[in-house]
Amino acid sequence: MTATPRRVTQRDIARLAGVSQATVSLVLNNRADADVRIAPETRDRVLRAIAETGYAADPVARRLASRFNRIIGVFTYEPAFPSGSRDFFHPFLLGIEEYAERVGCDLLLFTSAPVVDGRRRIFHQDNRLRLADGCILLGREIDGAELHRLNRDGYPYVAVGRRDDAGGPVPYVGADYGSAVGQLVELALARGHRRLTYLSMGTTAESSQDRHRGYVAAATAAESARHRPATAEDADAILDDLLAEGSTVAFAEDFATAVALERAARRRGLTVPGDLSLLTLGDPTVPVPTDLAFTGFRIPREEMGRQAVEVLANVIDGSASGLQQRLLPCELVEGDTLGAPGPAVGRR
Amino acid sequence: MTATPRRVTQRDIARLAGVSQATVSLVLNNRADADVRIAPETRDRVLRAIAETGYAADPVARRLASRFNRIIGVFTYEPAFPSGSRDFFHPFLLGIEEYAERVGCDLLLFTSAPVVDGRRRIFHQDNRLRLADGCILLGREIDGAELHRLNRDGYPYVAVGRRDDAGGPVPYVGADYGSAVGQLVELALARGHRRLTYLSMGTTAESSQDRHRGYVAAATAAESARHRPATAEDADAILDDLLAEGSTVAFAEDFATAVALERAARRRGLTVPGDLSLLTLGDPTVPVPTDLAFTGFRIPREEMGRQAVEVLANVIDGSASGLQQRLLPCELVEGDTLGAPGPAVGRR
DNA sequence: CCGGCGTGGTAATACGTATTAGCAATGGTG
DNA sequence: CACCATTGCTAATACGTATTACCACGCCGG
Repeated sequence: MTATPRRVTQRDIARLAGVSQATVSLVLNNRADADVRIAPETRDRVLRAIAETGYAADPVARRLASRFNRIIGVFTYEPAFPSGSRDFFHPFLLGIEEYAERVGCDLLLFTSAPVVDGRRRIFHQDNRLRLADGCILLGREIDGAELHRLNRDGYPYVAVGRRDDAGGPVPYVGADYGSAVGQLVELALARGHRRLTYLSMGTTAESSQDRHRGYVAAATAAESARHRPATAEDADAILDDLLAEGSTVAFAEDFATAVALERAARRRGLTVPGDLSLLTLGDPTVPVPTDLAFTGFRIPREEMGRQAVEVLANVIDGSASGLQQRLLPCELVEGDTLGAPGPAVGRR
Repeated sequence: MTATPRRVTQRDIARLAGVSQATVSLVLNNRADADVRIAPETRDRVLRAIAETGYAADPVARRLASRFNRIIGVFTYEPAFPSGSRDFFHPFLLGIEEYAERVGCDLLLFTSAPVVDGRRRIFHQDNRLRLADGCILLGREIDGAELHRLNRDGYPYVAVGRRDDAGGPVPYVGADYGSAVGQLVELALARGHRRLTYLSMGTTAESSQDRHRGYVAAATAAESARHRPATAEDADAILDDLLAEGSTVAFAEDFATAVALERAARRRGLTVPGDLSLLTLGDPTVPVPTDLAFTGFRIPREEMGRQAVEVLANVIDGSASGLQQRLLPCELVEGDTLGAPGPAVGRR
């Protein structure tokens, strides 16, 4: 269509201003070291030429020559489509974007990473990590082997969510699920509950472990503190189990399970929290329609995103020595699903 | 902390395989032209060395040397924070992301662009457009001067939303507001409405013009087809006006205005659509709480995002000659706010 | 023995910027 | 006047890859 008009380079500016390319570069970078001096009038000539041509440095060449790019990579482990988990990740991205804007960085979403065996891979034939100065990792489960390799290669990164060591400590910004779940347990105990059940999703993700550990640690005072795997589909069986065991409160790791359980209870003429208290352990990972306000806690997702960028910046410039690991407190949510232990039907 | 272990380059591979750097590059790019030949065993040696070291080409150097990057830039005009318009743009981004994933491109969000006079600028001192092969422009109003410059520079881009020419035709993927509004008008006429009012946001954006033109074109059959500027704050004054003029149906360009208007009507004991029909002309640009299902239409935002990437790909490789401009149909939404012309209080 | 041809590879260079060593000119000092 | 310090700038090179012109070699036909 149009013959591409060769783009303006420093050489062009140099010619216009009657100086060398090196001088242009020096002016551009405002270098004022002891051994680099530019006469004010020369500087002006160069700046004028730049203004005239509307020149802007090629960021690619810049990156090749120097070290940094002011680009932060974002790698999302869960395949984005057509999964509804998109909504869960959105708040993280908002936080990341906000902070990136504040520190003047662009954001590179690694949408090109191929999916192998149902999960995205960071490392593959044509991996483009180096486009960014560093990278933020998002996802419920992150492959330990890939973290290993990131550590080995000395590539700056930060995980959103706590991660176990992988060939060295993993920098992360996570949510303090342990404390949050612990507080919920104490809340239940204070209300008089003595028989608790933890409904686990049965994954080995760190986030699951942390929640469960928090439960176990805080529930020592209970008469009975059980746990069992649970999914939304099994709601009826779970309900049977709870009633049989005389549990008066359930802690649902998965939001959808809590919703299904309440619905099952209602079908049988039981009420929440009248007959059964139901606590949720975080925001829904997939959209679940419900008009019930569950008692539980909120994951500080935006703040996690923001701080992830902050930590990544530290890792990149190596300024902050020491461990870059943060756990942020979750906000307790007072809903309508925690009551006193009711006269549960199946209680002995 | 760790002494950065110099990254693996083609030279390293070359040394390992006992060939030259050029050969490595040729193997990597699977070159099989007539005048480029590599013996199969040599090729194997190189590939083995690559596999051993886990080498991956530096995308930055690659971009500098060749032409393309497989990166699509995304420029959002409206400042992202703390504006709630984020939710409005999210669907576009989902579509963009989905299609980018399909064609194996990464996405670069230009979050670093500075805000001047309340709006983001593409062109500034340190503009980083060249990082991407091309760019998608999002935003209600896009500066014509900047489009001019993009055209002049021959930089590949696509606008989401129709745009007037700016030193040449502007490639875009827009929504066909004209037709959609026209259909709504016809719907209202078919229901028996004869006195219409268009509530405009009073902006000069193309999207506003298109809606209004659609209204004017379709409303010729009406007895009275007025229009007036309107904001959510003025709801009461607008209501007075509608009643005074005997309008039985209002077309609200701004969703929030429609919500406010219905609320104002209810406060006065009027019902929608009993006493007044109320049509909306697109999705809310900021979150507005309402449990009313408005009649109106839906902007195909995800699809617009997808097709924007498709068009951009065309523009970049110049394959598609001719105009790259598309208008996508909007989906009519049958809500509860269009009724027959009621016995409006103020009607004469 | 020479010319021509197909094969397999390499050397050189370009891409646009950042950085550093060092040169030329000037002025000041003993 | 010899010497040095300072100032202002440039030449050269590095960054890592892609591309192209060209070279060396062996082989064949005449």
